[in-house]
Amino acid sequence: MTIRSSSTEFPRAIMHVDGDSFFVSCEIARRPGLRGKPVVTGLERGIASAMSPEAKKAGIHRGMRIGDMRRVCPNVVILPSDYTMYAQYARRMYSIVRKYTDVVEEYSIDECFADLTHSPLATTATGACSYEEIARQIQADLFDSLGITFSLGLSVNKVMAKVASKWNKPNGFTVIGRSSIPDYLKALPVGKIWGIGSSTTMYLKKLGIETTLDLATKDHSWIDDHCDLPVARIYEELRGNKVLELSTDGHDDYASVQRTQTFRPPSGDREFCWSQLSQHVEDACIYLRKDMRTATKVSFFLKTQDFEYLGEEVSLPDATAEPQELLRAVRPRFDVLFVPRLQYRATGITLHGLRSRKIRTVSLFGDSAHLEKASGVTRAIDRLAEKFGRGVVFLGSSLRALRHDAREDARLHAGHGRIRMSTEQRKHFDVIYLGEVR
DNA sequence: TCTGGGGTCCTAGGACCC
DNA sequence: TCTGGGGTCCTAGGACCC
Repeated sequence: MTIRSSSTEFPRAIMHVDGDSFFVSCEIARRPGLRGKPVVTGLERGIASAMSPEAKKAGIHRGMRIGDMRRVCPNVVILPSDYTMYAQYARRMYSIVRKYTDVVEEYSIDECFADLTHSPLATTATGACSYEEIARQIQADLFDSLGITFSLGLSVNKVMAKVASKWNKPNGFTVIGRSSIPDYLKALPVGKIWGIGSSTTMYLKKLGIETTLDLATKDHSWIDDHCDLPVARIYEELRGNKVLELSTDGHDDYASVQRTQTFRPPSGDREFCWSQLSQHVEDACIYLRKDMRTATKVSFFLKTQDFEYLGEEVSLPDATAEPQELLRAVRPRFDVLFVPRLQYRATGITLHGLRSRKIRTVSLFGDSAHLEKASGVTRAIDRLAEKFGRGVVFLGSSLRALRHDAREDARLHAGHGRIRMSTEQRKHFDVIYLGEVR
């Protein structure tokens, strides 16, 4: 029995797990025939989002366009993203890590944090494993079970675990005990740290801070005088303390729902833009109703060709997940904000102030009779959607947006024999018209 | 990377109240 | 009627993440 992880080196043992080229890895795991080939996902956007190592070697990088990819790598396989499948792999990843500890934060579709400090394997009276041994077991288990490699980082808190997992990719394994932290921060540009973006990087640069160690070796009073709370927390973690907790709630208690879409070409057509918003509201409402939730606020925006945003937030008289209610509240504001001569490239909506439907109340001033009527129609829509798929039935106000989508899909997929339109996309043509919402 | 879609958290400042 | 101090709540907007 060896216990190499002393409690001074690891007051807490926090691990970060990061999927290597996750989307592409999932595709290859499902279709092993793709292994060894240059594979890219992101067809639906027309740009590369994840690349296999072979694709990277061929010179393909994130954001590269389809035409350029084919030019530098004629045999590249370009796949549309299948988020549903990736989410399934993510859930399996979480459950594998949970075999080793209860404290797991599901951070994103291809990442999680885990606290190994109280892992049963570490605390067994006889034959306890070191944290490093446990982490190695987890890495092997993930690969054996999923056929996907993950890069693991083990350190004393979340920020340093992130540094560790990123240190050596793919299939990396990096352990950073408390005393070796400075070795890793010495040459690491401060902008590489999780939570420090371009804006903070520029700000810190003006103050003479270039490397992460420059920041970590400032004294507390300097941090108090020059930095906001998020940076102060990162600073603490860079010094080996643990201030960021793992959030183990899972991700089902989301605080907002957003739907946005960029369309090409840009449009100056008021009703077209409105139909886009209408479609987004419908989508977001379906999502909310599935979870028995309602919203009390909706914000919307129009993005102009010059990437200017016009938008605002509207409070609702009653918490609702009825698209017609939301659209009725938004329409007057939309009409005020919409500037006719401008060209728009995207619209979006966010529903927030979410409530559980159980505590939904109807205010004295809300039109409750109307709400009830809408609920009946919406319930019928949900039943049809459940039976025949989403997009079978939708509001008349969304019609133009859906037609535009269908054309866009046809355009995108033309010339790629492998890619067929999904059943869901084809169903957009089977319209039950419910009338205008204005 | 001239810019896709879906999120979270923090902060400053105004409104309102005592 | 004016003034001061302090608290809470809300909103807009920024910054960051994958």
